[in-house]
Amino acid sequence: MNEQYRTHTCGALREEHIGQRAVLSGWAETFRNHGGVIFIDLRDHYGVTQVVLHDDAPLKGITRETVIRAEGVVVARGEDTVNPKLATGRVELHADQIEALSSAAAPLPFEVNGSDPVREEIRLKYRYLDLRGKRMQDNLILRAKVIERLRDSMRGMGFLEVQTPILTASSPEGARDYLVPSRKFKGRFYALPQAPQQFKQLLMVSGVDRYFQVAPCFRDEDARYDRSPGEFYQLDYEMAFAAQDDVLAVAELAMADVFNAFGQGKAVTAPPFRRIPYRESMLRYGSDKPDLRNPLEIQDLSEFFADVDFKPFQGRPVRGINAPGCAKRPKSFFENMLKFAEGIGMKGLGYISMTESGELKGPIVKFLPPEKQKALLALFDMRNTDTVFFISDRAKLADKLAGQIRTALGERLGLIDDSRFEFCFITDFPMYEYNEETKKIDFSHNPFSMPQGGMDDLMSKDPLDILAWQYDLVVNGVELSSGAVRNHHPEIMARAFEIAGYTREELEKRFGAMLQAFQYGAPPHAGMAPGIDRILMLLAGEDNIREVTAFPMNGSAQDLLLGAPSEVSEQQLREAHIKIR
RNA sequence: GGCCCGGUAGUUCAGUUGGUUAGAACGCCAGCCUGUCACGCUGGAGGUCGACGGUUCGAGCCCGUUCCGGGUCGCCA
Repeated sequence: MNEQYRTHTCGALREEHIGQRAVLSGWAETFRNHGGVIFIDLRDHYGVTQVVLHDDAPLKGITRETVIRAEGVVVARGEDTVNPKLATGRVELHADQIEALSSAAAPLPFEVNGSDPVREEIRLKYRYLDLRGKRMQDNLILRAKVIERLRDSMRGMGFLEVQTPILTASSPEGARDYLVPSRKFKGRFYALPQAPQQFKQLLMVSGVDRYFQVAPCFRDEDARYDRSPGEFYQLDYEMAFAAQDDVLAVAELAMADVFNAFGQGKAVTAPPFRRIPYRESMLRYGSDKPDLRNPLEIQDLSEFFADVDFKPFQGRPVRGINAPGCAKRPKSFFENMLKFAEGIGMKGLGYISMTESGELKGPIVKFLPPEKQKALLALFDMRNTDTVFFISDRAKLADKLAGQIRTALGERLGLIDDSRFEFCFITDFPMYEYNEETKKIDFSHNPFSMPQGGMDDLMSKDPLDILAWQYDLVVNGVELSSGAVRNHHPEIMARAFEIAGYTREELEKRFGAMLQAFQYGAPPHAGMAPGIDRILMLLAGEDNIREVTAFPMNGSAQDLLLGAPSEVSEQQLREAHIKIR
């Protein structure tokens, strides 16, 4: 502590300091001038202390957010003037010297710690002011602690942190790359890594047994509330001589630990987390990232409706969701659900309610013969005041729409318990999917994943039936991570890529280094990479990923504070061999 | 890139059917006030209603174009 500026921080003074002289420095958050006695809330990173003055002359021209040095005596507050909201609230500094170290222009673009929410564009432009507020300081601190805890967890489990390059080669699969022109090699480019995927696999070949990294990842894709544009961080890890269960066990321990430590007392799923196969998840929850706090489940009614004469459902998959007690809701609830359904592209939303007296009512009842009505009751174990909603659409869409209806019902019926973190793994993703546009078979996720059944399945099965050792980590409907057992056999990899339409030559050209490495002894390996920003968003209770990032870009991938992306000088362009058209 | 919502004082917002001088709260400035802690009271300043064009006797409000922001779909192996 440099005593020229301060002997204590603004969060430090307690009753034990009463009678001592002290120097504090910080930002003046508010002035309360009573004429003859003036109170200043002096704030720094550590807290707020009330400074008391009996002469307002030194405050001439001093405005809020001015950096002030205050020197004086620590005094006990009277019992009736203690402020229980402050950690320092039992004392105050009676200042006899006040000095402005750095003045602040007035008016401020917005009030620090103000009560009104401020437009994000302005907060980002003046992020240094925004970050002064308690909420942002807390988020910065939380971020540091969470990352520290995750590192401790990984080290404790024997993982070695290794840095991998930021300037690297463009990877032809996946998201759009950020490119960096080479000065020395005209017309060539570095790319920022979308993930350290190839490097971490090479580390496995290098004999590193358990690798991890708090890894920056760069993807040139549009932003979402839970997706930063440009850059984000992952807890990237990879394990040699490991299979799926080993990777999931590490994730369970690390996540349960950090969520228990910083989850604000919310209940956290105890390991082992549920494993839900992809197809089951799509059917029961209509999503590959189900929110398990929502108790509603989807049932497949395609067969049930096969012999029912109701045109809209004919020849299409049908899904049903029983919403308990929903029949008690007013008519407007159903009208709003219908509106929501239309908003997500559904033609309608059928439902059947059981009234309090046990009658079935609703727009679809008349299409069901009595024995079908009975069967429906049994299928859903329907009770008085329950409502079953029906969703039907093209095969590709039915599950997804049912999932959106499930979520909307859960939210609108208040069924989602906000005091829990419900983790699960989604496993057994399909290796391939059919691309309607190109009429070709594509990798559905990571092309480096090991197909279940290995070479045998690749040779004998319909590609669309082949599953991959590919898994996601999901909590409360948020996808935290993808991961996979990697394909470490050059031959199996060649065949896997062949199915997706790549020749051996293309594969060599694109992933030559990895293929070659795998020819010199590659251990079986697997890994995953939970997104740190999303973990923080959940732990901080924020509904936007930018709130847990110190200097985020806006949704259009612009840094409003420093002005990136920016134009560069002619000379810089020349050196990079770039001509702007 | 498509679609939806928004842009009015430094900030957050209101603004009726298109009609006089565009309002409020907080902030800012000045003054008063010796125990407040979101202090209080009095007064004051502060606006190209995102921009451009159109309709109209008259536009913050209606129409068109455009810029910016948020959300969403595409995209994110």
